[in-house]
Amino acid sequence: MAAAVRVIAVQGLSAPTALIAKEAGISNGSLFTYFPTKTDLLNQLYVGLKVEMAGTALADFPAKGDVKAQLHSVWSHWLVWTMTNPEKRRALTHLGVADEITAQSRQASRQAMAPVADLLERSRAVGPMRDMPLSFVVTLMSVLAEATIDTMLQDPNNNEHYAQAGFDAMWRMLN
Amino acid sequence: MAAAVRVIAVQGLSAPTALIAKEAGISNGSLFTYFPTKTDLLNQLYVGLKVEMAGTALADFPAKGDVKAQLHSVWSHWLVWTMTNPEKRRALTHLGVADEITAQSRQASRQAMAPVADLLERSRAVGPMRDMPLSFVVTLMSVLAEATIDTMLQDPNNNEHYAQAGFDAMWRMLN
Amino acid sequence: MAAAVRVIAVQGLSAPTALIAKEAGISNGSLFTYFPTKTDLLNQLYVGLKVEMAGTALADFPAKGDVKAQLHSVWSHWLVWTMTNPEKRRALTHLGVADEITAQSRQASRQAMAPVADLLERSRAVGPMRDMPLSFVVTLMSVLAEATIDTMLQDPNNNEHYAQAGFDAMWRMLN
Amino acid sequence: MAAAVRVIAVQGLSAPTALIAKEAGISNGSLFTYFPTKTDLLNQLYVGLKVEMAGTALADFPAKGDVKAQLHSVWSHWLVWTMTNPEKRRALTHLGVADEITAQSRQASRQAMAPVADLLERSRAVGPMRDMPLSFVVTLMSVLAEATIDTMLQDPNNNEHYAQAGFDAMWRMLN
DNA sequence: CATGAATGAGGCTTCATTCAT
DNA sequence: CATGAATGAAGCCTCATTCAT
Repeated sequence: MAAAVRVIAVQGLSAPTALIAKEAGISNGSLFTYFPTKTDLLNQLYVGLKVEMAGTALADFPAKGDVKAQLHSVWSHWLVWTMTNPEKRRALTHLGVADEITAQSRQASRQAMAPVADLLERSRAVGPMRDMPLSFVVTLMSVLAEATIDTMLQDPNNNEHYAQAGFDAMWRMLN
Repeated sequence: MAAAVRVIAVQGLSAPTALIAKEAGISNGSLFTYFPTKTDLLNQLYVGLKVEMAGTALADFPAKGDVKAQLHSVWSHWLVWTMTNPEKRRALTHLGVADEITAQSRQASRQAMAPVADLLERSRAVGPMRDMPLSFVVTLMSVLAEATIDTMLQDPNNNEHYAQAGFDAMWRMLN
Repeated sequence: MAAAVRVIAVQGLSAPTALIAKEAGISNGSLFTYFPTKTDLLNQLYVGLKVEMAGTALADFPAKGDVKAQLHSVWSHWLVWTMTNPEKRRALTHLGVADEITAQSRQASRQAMAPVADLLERSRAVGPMRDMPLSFVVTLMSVLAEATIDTMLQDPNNNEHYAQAGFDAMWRMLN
Repeated sequence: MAAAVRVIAVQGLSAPTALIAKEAGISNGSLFTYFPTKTDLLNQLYVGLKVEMAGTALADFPAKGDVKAQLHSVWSHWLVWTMTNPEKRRALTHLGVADEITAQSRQASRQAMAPVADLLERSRAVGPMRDMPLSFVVTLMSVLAEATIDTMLQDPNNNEHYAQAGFDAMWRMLN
């Protein structure tokens, strides 16, 4: 799967299974003893990456802090993970829009992100977003993070500044 | 191109050219008298849709209004276009992340959106977003619109409400 | 046909008919009012070039000279024509080995070369080649001329020398 | 490759890869596990046949004989190989004029023929051909052999006679 | 008679998947 | 369980030829 990440990051979803196998150092056919189908591989990859991402975002979670501090923690960890794993990020970008990803996989990754969703639920409970569906807020955080990362990559000398600005923008939206 | 929109909306970019040709009511080979390459077709489609979208967003532009009114006009028209053209929207979603879309095409569509970008520039000039790159702000508006549309589609009875809430969220971010 | 020569010289026999038409300044379809088929075009081209070549080779024929002088005249004119018409030469090279050229066309061009064949018949009548089929001798002259031309093109400063040397070699073979 | 020889001998270079595969008793796609490209197949075929031909021509080489005897040996073996392998001969004829054959392939086959070229160099060193480029002489031997073979095929009862006559003609040219 | 858009058969090549070893 | 050659369906694209205008 690590090999798949590397190859897909570069070549996109049309990367041949043969190439992934080669990158993994196994043979052509062996890949299909682990994944019955390329679609299966992609789905497992998708869920795996999402779970890892969620896990990282929730690390060091300040259970006793207030909501804003908690959200800030998630935000920071999320950014760090994405900045640290550009290939996983690229792979996820490709996988996120793939038709091959099943509803079940999307559901599974949503579940992994459930704690984050809960946190957002609490964050917006009394603010102007209280009438929007939770999915709207979740999406918002996700794309804000993506856009923030893009900005950080374009101007690598002000990462702290952009990270904070992105978070502030989100917080303004929620409150 | 209309046929391509319909087919790509359903099948994604991997839609066979043969299918697009059939949908257009022309023969397999005829398609290649209009577009030398599938990649060309996709690029023309991408730019065409972006230009159309930008044109619609800027229709009825209240040149004499204040910035907020102008932005609201663009926002509303944008939402209407997207709601009215779900297939074009889906096609654009696929095209937006395609590797086949050239930098030139992206540049062309950015140019079509230039008036919107200018407006956003004015909108955020004195607010908390003043230090972020303009591209960050443009991206935000775009994804906010997308997320708003998604919400409207999920609960079609409160479109007005969501449209306003989405706009307010954006405005909070900018000010 | 002149256009066809130019295009085929560059692209070979796989040159699209559309390209030949364009080079000729006529439309795509008009070509097929003159030649019912690409094969027809190629055959007419083949015969036409061969006839022209034979005609040139036989120009200024010294009817009163001895056999060697006559052969030398043919040889020289042949070389000049080939050197002067590199595109026709290249086209003929391609056409000469094409499967599309019918036996009838080959027969026609052989007929155009009949006077040359007769001359060769007389040239070798009493020499060591007397027992070989005439076609052998004709082929020999042809390829000797080709090889001589190649040499002349490689070292353009000694054309006279090579032309003479080629002729002498042929004469040695015949006598 | 044997299948390719058979098919190309009959159909020329435009023979579909599918036909070659079928003739070889393998599937369409399998062919491309052996040769990445049709062009590659043709090049390998070309070089392979040339090497085989050169090897045959140089078999039983009378290293201790005089130049004429050596040349006669090469000549005879060449003729035998060509007579024995009419399909390979036809394939080579097609391949020899193909645009797909790379300069590298031509160089490789020239190298395989280097011993023959050396022999010709020695054969013509003191004769009237001494001022011609070696390539001229090599070409001549080649086409003389071709023409001789054609003659032998037309009149199969006098092969010995024609083989000798062809050799004598070459020798006359060289001396 | 000229035009050039339309046709569709056919060619080369890719690749997910299978299976005998 | 690993291997990697074999498969053949499917995709993109070319082009000789037709035909309505």
